Amino acid sequence: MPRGPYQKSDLTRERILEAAAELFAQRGYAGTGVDRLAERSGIAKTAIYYHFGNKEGLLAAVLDRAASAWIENIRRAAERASCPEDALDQALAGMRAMVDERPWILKLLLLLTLEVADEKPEIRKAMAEIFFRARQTIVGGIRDALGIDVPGADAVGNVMLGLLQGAVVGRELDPEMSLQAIFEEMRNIVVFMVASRLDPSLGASASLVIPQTPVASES
Amino acid sequence: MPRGPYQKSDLTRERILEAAAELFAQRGYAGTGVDRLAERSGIAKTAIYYHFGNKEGLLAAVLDRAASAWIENIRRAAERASCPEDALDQALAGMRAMVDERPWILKLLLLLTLEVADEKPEIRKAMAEIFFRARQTIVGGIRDALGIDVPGADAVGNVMLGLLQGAVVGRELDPEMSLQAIFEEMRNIVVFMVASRLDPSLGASASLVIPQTPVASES
DNA sequence: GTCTATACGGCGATAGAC
DNA sequence: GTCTATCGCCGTATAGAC
Repeated sequence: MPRGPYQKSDLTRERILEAAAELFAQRGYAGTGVDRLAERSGIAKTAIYYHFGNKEGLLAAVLDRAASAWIENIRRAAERASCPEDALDQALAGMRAMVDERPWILKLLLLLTLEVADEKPEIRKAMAEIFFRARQTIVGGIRDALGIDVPGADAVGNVMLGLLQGAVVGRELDPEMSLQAIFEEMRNIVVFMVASRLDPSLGASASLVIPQTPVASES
Repeated sequence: MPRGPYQKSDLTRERILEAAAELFAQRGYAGTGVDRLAERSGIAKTAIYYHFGNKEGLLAAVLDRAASAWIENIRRAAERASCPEDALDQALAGMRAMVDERPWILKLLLLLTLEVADEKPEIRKAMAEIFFRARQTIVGGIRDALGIDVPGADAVGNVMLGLLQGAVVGRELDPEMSLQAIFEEMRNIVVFMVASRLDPSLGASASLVIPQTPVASES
């Protein structure tokens, strides 16, 4: 069904990329045959090679796509600020929606990092760049929300990304697992980290002394 | 070269398992051919099938091995308590050493979770069990160190495991990355989480209000 | 320019004889 | 335990159809 003199090629590319993202996220790079990709996308195997050169070219394209989607998601989640705490809640809600509705994005990035970063320096560099940009986006969101540069905000980004990964892996092992608790915890931690950076005395106030009235005990 | 009437079989198994753990962690399950395993371990390809039945049997054995090593590592790290903060430092040091010296253990577990948990329910169950046990071990460590049950200690375990994953992935992307900062952060967070559970008013005290004298600003 | 049909060399996992 | 054989799928090249 030709719709004009121009390429339907883009649509084909799109379908291939979609299938590839899905299958790579499910079974990994090495575990996904080009045959399967062709079958899943309904496009001849060799057309894939026509469009992307080879399997690694396809991988790069998929990666690029997932990275953009991810960063964009984080960025959008962070931008709608009003007051700082509101911005944080918005950002967390956005991240949570991403884990909930499109978990394959993060899973794909994570899986490919572990699977191919070792062997393919190009891919590793791309990956490092992606995670760096993601962190920068978070740091930028914090800066925008508070109006000032928080010293050591990088660490906050790292922690958020780490917990996000944890959520994805946790979901993989138990799909029923509630995200509620995780993101509430994440909120507390982020608030604590930022607050203790704005007012260093705060960090010291917490200690492991048991209060007089323990909430629960073994006896 | 026979060295006695008894099996050198165990040694062979050992060598295969060692090579498998190494290669699975490096290139993933699907990405590692049995040919390569044979070459690496210096044992005939089909002997691998003799010992483990098939590739999946080998996977299960490798998993079991890595899981035991991991849990054992966490357990040992947590047990040498004296005062609570000391126990935490010991535990963190142990985890850090694990990430630093034997990163392949966690990487293997992580990679296999993402790669094969979807398709092989048995493996997923085993994986879930492993992570559950790891968390239980952490929770037990906290209980032992403090002498009481901390309510919601599960969440502390989840956060620690998430950050641990983050460290492994981060190292994968940048092997030079310092673990110092990560584990210091982890310490602060754990102390905060435990303290705010023992004394819930603490959690509320942190807020995102900017103090009068910001440490850094854009102006 | 965009895609399909067919073919091929190689390596994957596995079985059975020794 | 090893050796040899089998067979299917893997990634890829080429030749042409639309």
